[in-house]
Amino acid sequence: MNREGSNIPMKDRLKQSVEAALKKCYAEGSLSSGDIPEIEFEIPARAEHGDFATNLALGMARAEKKAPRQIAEALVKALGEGDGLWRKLEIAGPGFINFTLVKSCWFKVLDQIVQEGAAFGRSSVGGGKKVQVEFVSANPTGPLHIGHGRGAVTGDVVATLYEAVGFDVQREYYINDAGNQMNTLGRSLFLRYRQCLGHSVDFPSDCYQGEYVRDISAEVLEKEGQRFLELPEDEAIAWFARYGGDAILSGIRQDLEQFGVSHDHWFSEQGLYDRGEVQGGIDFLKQRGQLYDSEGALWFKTTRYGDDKDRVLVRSNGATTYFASDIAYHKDKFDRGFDLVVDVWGADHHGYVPRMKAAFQGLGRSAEDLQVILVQLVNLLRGGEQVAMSTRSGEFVTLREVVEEVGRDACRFFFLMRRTDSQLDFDLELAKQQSSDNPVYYVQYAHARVCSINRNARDAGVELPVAGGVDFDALELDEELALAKLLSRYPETLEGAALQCEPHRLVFYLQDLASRFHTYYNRERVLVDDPRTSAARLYLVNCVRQVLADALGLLGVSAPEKM
RNA sequence: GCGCCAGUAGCUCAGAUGGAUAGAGCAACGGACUUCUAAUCCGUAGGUCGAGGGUUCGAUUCCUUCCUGGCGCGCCA
Repeated sequence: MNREGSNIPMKDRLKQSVEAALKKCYAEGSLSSGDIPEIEFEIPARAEHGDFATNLALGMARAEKKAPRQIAEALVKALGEGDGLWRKLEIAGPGFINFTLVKSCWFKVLDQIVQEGAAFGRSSVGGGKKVQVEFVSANPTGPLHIGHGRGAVTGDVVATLYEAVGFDVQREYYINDAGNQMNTLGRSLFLRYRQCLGHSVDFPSDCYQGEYVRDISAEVLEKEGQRFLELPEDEAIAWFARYGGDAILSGIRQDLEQFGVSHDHWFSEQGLYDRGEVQGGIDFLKQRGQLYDSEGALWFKTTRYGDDKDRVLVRSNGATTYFASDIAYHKDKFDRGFDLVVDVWGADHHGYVPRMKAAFQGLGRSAEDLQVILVQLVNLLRGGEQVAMSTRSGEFVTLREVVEEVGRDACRFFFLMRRTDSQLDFDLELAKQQSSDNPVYYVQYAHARVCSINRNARDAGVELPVAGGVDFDALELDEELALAKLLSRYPETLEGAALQCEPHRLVFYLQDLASRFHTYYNRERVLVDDPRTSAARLYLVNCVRQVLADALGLLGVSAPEKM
C-alpha cells in the first residue's frame, strides 16, 4: 500500500539520514567506535520537543566514551539541512536530538486520506495469513448475560481489526453441546414442564433456575401437549435437552445479531464426538508419545511444556474430559489451516491457558500460534449502585436487556473503553445519558458536526475540494497542524491495536481526535469569507470526519450525520 | 500454600518498543451560546505512579521482596 506521507516512512527517512550522518562522523573521525546501532525514534510527549526524537547519542555514550551531548553535537553537525525534511534540529535534555519537521510534510497526509478513501489506515502486514477468532462460545443452557457481551464485542472487534491489517479472518462460535450440562438442561426443562402440569416436584439446586427455563417448558406444553409424560424419563429428558439447546441457541443468535455481532461458523462440540475426532485427537497425541497410563486413567504429560501438573484425558470410568474434546477442537482448527488461533475467554479461565498452550505444543505447534485474550468481568452499576447478579439463582441481567436499554452504540463503546484484562464498571445510567459525560456521544457528535458543516457548505455553494487542489499554506493554526499530525498516526494506531489485540487503543484514539476537533471547531470557523482558507479547512475537517467514521465503523458503532 | 491479573489525581482509567516537567474524563471551582449544532469549548486546582531494594546516563515501564484487591489451582465443564 501507499504510505507516502504517513509518519512511518517519515521515521524511515529520518533513520536513513541519521545513519548517513553517523557514517560521516566515523569517516571524519568526530566519532570513533564504528558501531551502527539500531536507531530508534519516538514521538515526544511535549510539542516543544519536536515531532520526533532519537536517543541515539545517549546509547552511544559508553562505546564512544564521550558525553552524550558531545556525540549529539557531532551528529547534528553531520546531519546538516536534511533536504527540506526538517526545519529545526535541537539537542535537548541529556542528549536527545529533536527533529521538527517542515509543516508541509504533515499536510500531505490529507491528500493521502482523500485519495485512499476507506483504504486509509488499512495495511497488509497480515500478509493474508489465516486467523481464526473464536469468541462468545457460551453454553447453550441460558441466555447471554452482560459478561458475555464484553467478550462478544471484544472478539468481534479484534477480528475486524485483524481484517483491517491484512489477515484472512474467520469468526467462530464453539457450541458446548456435549456433556452433562445438556442433560441438566433437559432435566430442568422436564421438571418445569411437569410443574406446569400441576405435578408437585422438587426442583434441585443444581438445575438451571432461570425464568427462561419455565418459559421454554410452557412453550413446549402449548405446542406439544402432555405427551412427554408417557415417554420413559430418559427419552423425555433427551428430547427436552435437544429442544431447549436449539431454542436457547437461536435466542443467542438473535441477541448477538441485535448487538451487531456475527460469526462465520458455528462449531458443535457434539460433532467432534460424532465424527470420532475426540478419539482421533487422543490417538494422535499417543502416537507422538505425549500420553501415559496411571491409576486407571489416561494422562497427557503437559508438564513437559510448562504446565503445573499433568492432565487427565480419559478418566478411570472411561469418560473423556472436557480437556480432551478441547484438544480435539484445537487440532481441528489446525487441520483447517489456520496460522493463528485466537481464543477469547473469560478471565476466570486463565488457569486453563498454560494447559492449552501445552496442548498446542503436544500437537506439534508453537505455543505462539495460540493467543488467548482474557476478558475481565463486568461490574454492572446503575447510578453508581451495584446491580446484584447471580448465575446460580438465575438472577442476572441479560445482554438483551442492556442493549435494549442503552442502545447498541453505547453498549459496544463502553465495553471497549478499557483494556480487556482490567475489570470494567458499566453504569447503565451513564451509558444512557445523552450528555457530554458520555464518551460515545462525544465522538459521534464530532462526526455529526462535520456533516453539519458540509450541509452548510453545500447550501452556500462551496464545493468540497479534490485531492491535490488545496493550498495547505492556508492552514496556519497550531490546531490545524495538530489535527494533521494526529490523522497521520491513525495507521499505526490501528496496526498496534490489531496486532496487540487491544481494541481500546482505537477508542482512546477516537476520543483524542474528537477532542482536538472540538477544540478547533470552537476556536475557529471553518467556512469563512476567504475561499482559499474555507476550502483548506473544509478539506481538513472532512479528513477528520472520514477517520472518525472509519474507526467508529471498525468498532461497530454508528457515525450519525445528525444528532 | 502455589499461580495469573491488577494497584497511577477524590472517582473511573490511559500511559506502543525503558526517556525529558506522569496524562485524560468525571466530580470541584471560575468563565464562553445575536456564531458552521453548547451532546461543545477555555481556565484553576488536584500525584510519594501500593511500599522497600536492585539493574542504568535515565524506571510508572525491567528484576526482586513485601502489602492489598480480584480470580484460578478436579479423573468438573
